[in-house]
Amino acid sequence: MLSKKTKYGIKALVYLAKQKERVPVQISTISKAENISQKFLESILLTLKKNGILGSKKGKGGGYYLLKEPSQIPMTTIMRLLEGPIAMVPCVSLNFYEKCDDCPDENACAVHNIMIKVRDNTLEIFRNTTLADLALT
Amino acid sequence: MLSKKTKYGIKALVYLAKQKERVPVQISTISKAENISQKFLESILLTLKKNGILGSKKGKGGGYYLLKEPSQIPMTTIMRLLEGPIAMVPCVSLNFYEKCDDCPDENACAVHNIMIKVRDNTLEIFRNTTLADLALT
DNA sequence: AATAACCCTACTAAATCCATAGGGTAATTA
DNA sequence: TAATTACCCTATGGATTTAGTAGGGTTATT
Repeated sequence: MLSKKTKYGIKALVYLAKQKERVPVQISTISKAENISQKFLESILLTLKKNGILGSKKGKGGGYYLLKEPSQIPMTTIMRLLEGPIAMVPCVSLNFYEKCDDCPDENACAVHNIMIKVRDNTLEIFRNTTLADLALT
Repeated sequence: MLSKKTKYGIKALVYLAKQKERVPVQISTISKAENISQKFLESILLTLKKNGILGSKKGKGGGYYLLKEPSQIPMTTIMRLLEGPIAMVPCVSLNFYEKCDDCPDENACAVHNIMIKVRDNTLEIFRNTTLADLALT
């Protein structure tokens, strides 16, 4: 299940992507528009900033804004940043790999093998979907 | 992320599917073979039994066994039973639908729409994969 | 009657999630 | 330079889920 953090993060990014001009938008504006707790959203936007997705400007007329074109921000990036691994099991994760305690041999593990399929499929969707696509709806 | 419950459940089912004859297999046998806590496995097999996947036999020579042919048990069934919804957000789940508090209009929600895609894709894999396929590896 | 195996309930340590609260700091603008 | 606006940071906590553990009860075979 997707965490609210990820969900809210995506919604906020889409909101920013939909702006005609790349001017800073205040947290309070987004939080009201998308029904998100302002403080919670604050922490989400902060991590997006720290990871190079968003820029921010302080003071009057300040806020957050996208650093790149929406079409240059794929879902994979957003998901990994906010949600973590895309794979359903750590032993199948490309970016967050971990060995299973209980498995002596990954290649012989049925769970492992089917989850690779699922991962590849999901990955393909996320790779081919950018913020620009999300902003169309 | 897949819960251990689901992972262990699948492993146990695959173990049973791999048996040449459909004779009861004891919990202790499976738990040793797959490195699963026996008591935990017990509860998992119980739910699989209560939901018509497994049969059981008590007393000496007892144990659990598959009620259907492995080829007749799709991953969708197993996943929904053990893990719950296959969708990443409740508002996109076919079997566990729930409305989002924060969304006034689902069709206008970017998260909703991409998660439908992911769900359909994952579903397709799970639908076309049966226990028999898993038991091949 | 003994044995082997299933069945059931309750509890819990740890982790994660979704915030809330409160204040500090920095950059604008007037 | 003072006021304002908005970002930045820390700490805390209730709720829920996870992954078991513990312990005993019941039932079906042999």
